[in-house]
Amino acid sequence: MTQDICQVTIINQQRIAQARKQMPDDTTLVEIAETFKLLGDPTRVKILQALAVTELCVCDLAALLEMTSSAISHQLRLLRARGIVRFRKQGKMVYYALDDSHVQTLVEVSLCHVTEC
Amino acid sequence: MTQDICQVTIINQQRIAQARKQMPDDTTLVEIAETFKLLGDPTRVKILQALAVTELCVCDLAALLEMTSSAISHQLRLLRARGIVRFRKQGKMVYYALDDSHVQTLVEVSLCHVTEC
DNA sequence: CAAACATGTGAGCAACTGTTCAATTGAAAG
DNA sequence: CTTTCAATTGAACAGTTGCTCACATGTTTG
Repeated sequence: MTQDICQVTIINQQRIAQARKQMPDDTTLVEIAETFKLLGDPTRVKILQALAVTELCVCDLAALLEMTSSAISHQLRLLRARGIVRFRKQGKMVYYALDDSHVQTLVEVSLCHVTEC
Repeated sequence: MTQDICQVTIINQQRIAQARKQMPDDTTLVEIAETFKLLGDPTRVKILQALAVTELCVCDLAALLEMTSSAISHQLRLLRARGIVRFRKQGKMVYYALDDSHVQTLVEVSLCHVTEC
């Protein structure tokens, strides 16, 4: 037996209508959530912070974060898929860099948020 | 057998040192990730978007998002724990509202990001 | 008081996530 | 060509997440 959605008063129904009117469409909301989800992992945040300073190869990132390059590579794959980082091959190495100013802004605002600045 | 962290060249070690120097401390990075993780769910993004428009009770949110009030309540609990929303009791009902301007900024930037504005 | 109702909460469960491990690819060096 | 090494990839596995369901709490109303 599923729980029924409750009945609301007339006043609140107006508020609901107002909120619904200003709500972005579902696809947009899901994309927003997916963007945040991508930033919602310590490893990926560290990668982005590092790449905000300088271009680095997978190997460098692995050394910096003290993780296996496999783990880093898996995360870079996700960031690449979203167009957040770009890469450039140089021999055996692959250098990664940030490729999205919005994301950098997001991280900065968030940093400001947690450090109460 | 764990995979060894690779040896990097001198040049890249300097870059790593540079990146490490500018890297916020680990606690801060984890908190940033946790903030983003909290925003990284469609249900919670919808709740925040709705509350950005107007104060709403759990019941209203459940009706607006077409979900059970239990599910909404679980999510509000997380948002409350992070101080992102505040609430006010009025009889049986509990009205929720946004309580964090940074978060609203984050959602706005992200909306701008996904809509290419 | 009892009934009705909005909300909160804990257990359980299916789906997802991040890492490890093993194997592969591709480029540089012997 | 063979070896070496950076990077990638897929499978597997443990840990996490978001929802449902059942129940508890607290408030209003009869």
